[in-house]
Amino acid sequence: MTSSDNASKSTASEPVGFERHDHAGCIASALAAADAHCADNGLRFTPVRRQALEFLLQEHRAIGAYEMLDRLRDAGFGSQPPVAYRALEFLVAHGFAHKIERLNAFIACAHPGADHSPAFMICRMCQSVAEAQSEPSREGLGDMARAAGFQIERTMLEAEGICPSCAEKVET
Amino acid sequence: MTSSDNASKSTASEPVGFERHDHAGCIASALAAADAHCADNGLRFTPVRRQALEFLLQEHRAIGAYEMLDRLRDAGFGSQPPVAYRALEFLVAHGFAHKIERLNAFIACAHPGADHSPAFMICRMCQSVAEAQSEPSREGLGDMARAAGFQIERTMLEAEGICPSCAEKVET
DNA sequence: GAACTCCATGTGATCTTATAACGTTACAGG
DNA sequence: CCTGTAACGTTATAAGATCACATGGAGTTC
Repeated sequence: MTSSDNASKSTASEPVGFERHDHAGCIASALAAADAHCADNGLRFTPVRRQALEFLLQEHRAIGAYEMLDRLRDAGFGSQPPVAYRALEFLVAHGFAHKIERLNAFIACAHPGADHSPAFMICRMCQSVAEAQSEPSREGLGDMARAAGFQIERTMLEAEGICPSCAEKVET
Repeated sequence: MTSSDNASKSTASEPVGFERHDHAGCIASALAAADAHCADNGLRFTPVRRQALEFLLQEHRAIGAYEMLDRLRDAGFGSQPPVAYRALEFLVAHGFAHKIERLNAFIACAHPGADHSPAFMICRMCQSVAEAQSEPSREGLGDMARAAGFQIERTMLEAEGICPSCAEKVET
């Protein structure tokens, strides 16, 4: 884990994304962590994939596949949809990013390395997204799933609402 | 509530969708409940909307907007996408149906009338969908949202996995 | 080092899902 | 009857996602 440098600002169970933080540092460390993880697991962290992750890390906001495609093209990569979709697929498959179903968009993982089922808080005004851990949420659904005989493999928990900074603007 | 006729088979907190039930009855009562709710609240339950809800009720499965459009056209309504999207928007807005973000598809509400934040179990093999109540799930996320100053307005919880009947087939 | 294989990349075409924009119709209230 | 609004219908187009196929590089194997 490379989260040691921002551990002083947020614990693993705190949400990330609505607070200020060392952005350049968080990008660098996340990329380094991805480098390491790929090296350890024999994954090919190719230029497109690395660039795609970097674009995601530059925002705490969900990026659509076509917005990603635009940036990748500008960065000198291919210009067709599969270029973006393949890079994003890789990042999601290996836990470096998540797809926000509600927005049909993608965001860098805020807790890389942790084997988690994430929860997201999506601001409907500024579209910013914060990621939180959601282990406990499985309990409620888990009971019902067991009762119904349903085998849960993956869960998505997405909350829509107003983020702190947009709430301020509204009240003003 | 019009769930009295299937109360013997499932309580309000049990999932619906993976079990047999009085299907004709559940369609009829859901339509009647929608009629009543619209009448009470000054909503216009027009022919397209009613027909759309009926199509949704005929399956315990999520229907894509274009599949809905096909059926509406065959039933004599308009043939362009907005026809389906507007009917579905109405049904979702008033709690008669839900959108399954994971599938970009729609399903009739299994607990009409209840002011709920639903949870869904989606079988990745047969695409069937069961709805469960998820009040408790707010707890886990609610704490984090409060801590972050995020105001939750709506939550969606979708679990992907294998339904009981598909699990049987796999084991066999 | 040649041949082979695997995987990633690039491209064109196509398919699905969703919305914008605009005119027309149905209907309740004055 | 007139008018304002909500609902409907249609055209067009945006946005999201996948298929199919060709190219090319990194390792192997021989």
